[in-house]
Amino acid sequence: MTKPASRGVQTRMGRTLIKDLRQQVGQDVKIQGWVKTIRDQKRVQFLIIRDHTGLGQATAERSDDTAALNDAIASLTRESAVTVIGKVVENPVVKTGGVEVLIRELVVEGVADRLLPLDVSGAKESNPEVRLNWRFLDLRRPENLLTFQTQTTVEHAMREYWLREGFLELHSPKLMGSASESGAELFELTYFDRPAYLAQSPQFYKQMAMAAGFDRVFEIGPAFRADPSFTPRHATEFTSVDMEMSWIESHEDVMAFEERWLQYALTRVKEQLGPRIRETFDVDVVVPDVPFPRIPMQDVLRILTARGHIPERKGDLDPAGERLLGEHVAGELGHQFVFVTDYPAEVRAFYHMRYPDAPAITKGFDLLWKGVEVTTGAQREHRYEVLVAQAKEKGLSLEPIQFYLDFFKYGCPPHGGFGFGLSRMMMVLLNQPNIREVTYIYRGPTRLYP
RNA sequence: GGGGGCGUAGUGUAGCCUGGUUCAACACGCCUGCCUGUCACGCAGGAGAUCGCGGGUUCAAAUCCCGUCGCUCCCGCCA
Repeated sequence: MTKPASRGVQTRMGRTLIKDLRQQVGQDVKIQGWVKTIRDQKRVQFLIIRDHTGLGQATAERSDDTAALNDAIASLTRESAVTVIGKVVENPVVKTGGVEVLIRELVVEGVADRLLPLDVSGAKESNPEVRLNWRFLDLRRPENLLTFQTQTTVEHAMREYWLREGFLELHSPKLMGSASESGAELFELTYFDRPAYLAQSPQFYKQMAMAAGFDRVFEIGPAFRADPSFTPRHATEFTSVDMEMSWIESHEDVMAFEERWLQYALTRVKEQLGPRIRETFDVDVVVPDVPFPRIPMQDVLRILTARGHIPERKGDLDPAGERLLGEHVAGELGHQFVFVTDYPAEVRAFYHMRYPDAPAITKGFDLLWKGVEVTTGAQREHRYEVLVAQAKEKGLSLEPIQFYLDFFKYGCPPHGGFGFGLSRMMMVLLNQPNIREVTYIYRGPTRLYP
């Protein structure tokens, strides 16, 4: 068997991606990838090689002259990383693209053990636990590659839209001296000479940028929540997509921005990856019409009651209610998205602005996609006295958040924004049952490895 | 944190309800041999599991009971 080569003529030959083999018929090429299948017959040996662009066949005829090569192929293992050099020939019979590489040289760059801990070929899906333990092997499955290609497209499109609209991209600290939201629990750190915490959200810092006069900002970054949440849509560490914009008239401006922003991102995904997503996940990427439906919470409750569902909590939605509302909106309004507006103050954060003529109702909203909550947003309260009063009303102690309250003492413009769950979007977009499927390396209440 | 389900060879499952004649079956993978080009290659043979862990009931437990650990789903929390 040939050893990995750091010198030699083959390293000077450029690599050909498997998807490009068709254009190289008649040429000598070097392809590099993983051995998906070995079909070793008496006269001919076939390898199916997988790289990130597709599958291709490499073939070697058995003969006395090529005994060394034939032996090397015979002792190959599935999922080994290999370099194959040979001539591309057209062969209409070959199912992987009608071309094959006639192997002249094979280099095993990285051997794989004979017994794999999971089935990379995807014929059968291993247990969730096994797949997470061996995530790097699980990620070799092409649908997982497509998931992260899709996520890259989504993020890129979001940034494109923001930049076009004059936003700045920020990176706020993830180490904090106090909580940034009330509800969720904090990860506490021991390094500092006082309690410190991992950021649950960039909420305070993106608002700080409004007080700083940055006008419009966004951030895509990690958020940490020490919640023992055992659901298919929670993680203790997740990627939060956040934006904040100044000089708005109301939260309607924020919703109007978000729906166009999402429409743009989904347009891009459909253009660039729609057919592959259709083929791989059996999902049609639907570019949503704007405006999205908006339904005040009071009406939502009426709709759910009419459908026989009484939410347990007053003024808020439970997961069953969210699913039901998603079905209602799909059936009655023909839309996958719905903004739920006018949440009662008692179920919203202290910094959500309230209606002047109805102080029990906030200018806060959630966005549901196919019945899954993907966004919470609001116009923020930017008037210092009002904000302090609302914080007190919620029973918060002011000292730890005084630095935040100070943002509003020296001329802060009216503003609003939202937080958006990237993995939740991916989960809904690709119709996956679980956030772990679409998270590169999942972190949960009991998961710290790999 | 509360409630339900699951945990059997490298992988995926069956057997568990109605304990014993199966201390374990099937498929994929693996090993050996064969096979004129395969493409989920095919054919023949073979190895591989003390049935998560601990305890109990019983003459006898993968099968029943208790505990424990892990995973998972529902609820709560939320992105």
